[in-house]
Amino acid sequence: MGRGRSKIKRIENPTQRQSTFYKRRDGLFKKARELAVLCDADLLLLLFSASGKLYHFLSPTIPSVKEFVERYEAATHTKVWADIRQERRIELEKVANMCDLLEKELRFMTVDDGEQYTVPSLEVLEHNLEAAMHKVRYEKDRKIGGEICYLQNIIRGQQEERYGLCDKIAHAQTLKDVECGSTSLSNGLDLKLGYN
Amino acid sequence: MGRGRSKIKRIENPTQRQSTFYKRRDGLFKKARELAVLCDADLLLLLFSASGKLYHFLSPTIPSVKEFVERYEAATHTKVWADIRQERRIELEKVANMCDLLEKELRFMTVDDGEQYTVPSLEVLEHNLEAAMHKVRYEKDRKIGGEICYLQNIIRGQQEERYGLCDKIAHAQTLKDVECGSTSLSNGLDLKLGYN
DNA sequence: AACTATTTATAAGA
DNA sequence: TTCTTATAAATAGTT
Repeated sequence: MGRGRSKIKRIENPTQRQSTFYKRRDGLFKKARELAVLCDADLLLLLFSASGKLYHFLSPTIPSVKEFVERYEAATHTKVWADIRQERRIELEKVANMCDLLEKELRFMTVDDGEQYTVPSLEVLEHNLEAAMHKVRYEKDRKIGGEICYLQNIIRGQQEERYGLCDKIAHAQTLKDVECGSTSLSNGLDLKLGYN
Repeated sequence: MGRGRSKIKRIENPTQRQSTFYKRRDGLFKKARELAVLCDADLLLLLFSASGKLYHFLSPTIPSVKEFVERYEAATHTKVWADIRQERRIELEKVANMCDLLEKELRFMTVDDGEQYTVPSLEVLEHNLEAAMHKVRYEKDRKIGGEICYLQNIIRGQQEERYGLCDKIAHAQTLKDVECGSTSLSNGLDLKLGYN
């Protein structure tokens, strides 16, 4: 229609392509609406322009895209979404099962009253708990031992510092004594150093 | 177009409606294809006739209905299926988190070497393990006690049964003696009962 | 399905 | 974009 064009080929001129897009888009939607009304048909039309803008038409009898695609699915048996749902369900079940297992194990470990134990299983549990307890006590002792060691080191450090100070003071005293012995011109004040 | 018609209203004559459907359907699909090619657009057209027959067109650049609807979803944020997926995702995350928590707790309980413990947490753990151990030992004793009781009951039952039998035999013996004493018309056979 | 009288869509230009 | 208009296309009614 219009003056010219007969070959259906991509329009290279962007301005012209855009203009044609608007016109033909409107025409297509109009025709779609007319077909739906005149012939009592249901239709869905989703259209993306080259620039990614979306236009869509859904015949008035159809409430949603979702329902329409479901109908399409049913008609073609192509399972558009079923696989995704199936995958998710399986994944969820796997994790839930793991969760159940862990919970059960934990309930067993903490000797929940709701659990039913047999004598042999209680003996296994007792053994495991004893082993765990030994580990815990060993770990505790090790940690406490480490802390004691750390504190002892601090104490030792402080003592050494103290001895160092004492030595310095003693040395200072010695110097003073020597000084007093060589000259009697001192100011007459004696330095008293108290050792505790 | 054509000679006449201006009101777009449902065509009541079924023959005419069917004829119009075919013609306009072909026209619509042609226009759809042309738009896709001329303007480099992507489009999906799903059409159900009044009788339920499906016709569809998908522009050649699009590989499947599924992907196209996903694109539509992304573009509109109308969440065609997203709500379902979202729900599933949340559900899955919740279960996975629970799983992680349980696993961690269990690893802690079993005093895994990979875990880092502080002295206070070791003391808590030790306390819990002691409590669990007491429970286990109590439960074991209870069970063993119960089994002993059960066995004792069996023994007692057997003893009582034995005594009952002894009594019956004694009683039978008494009756026999009385019988022998009152009548000498017995068949001449003596009942012998052996006590073990 | 094929034919055509008409209506409608639209390409090019403003 | 939008309008205009010349012209191509679509199609209603008919066969």
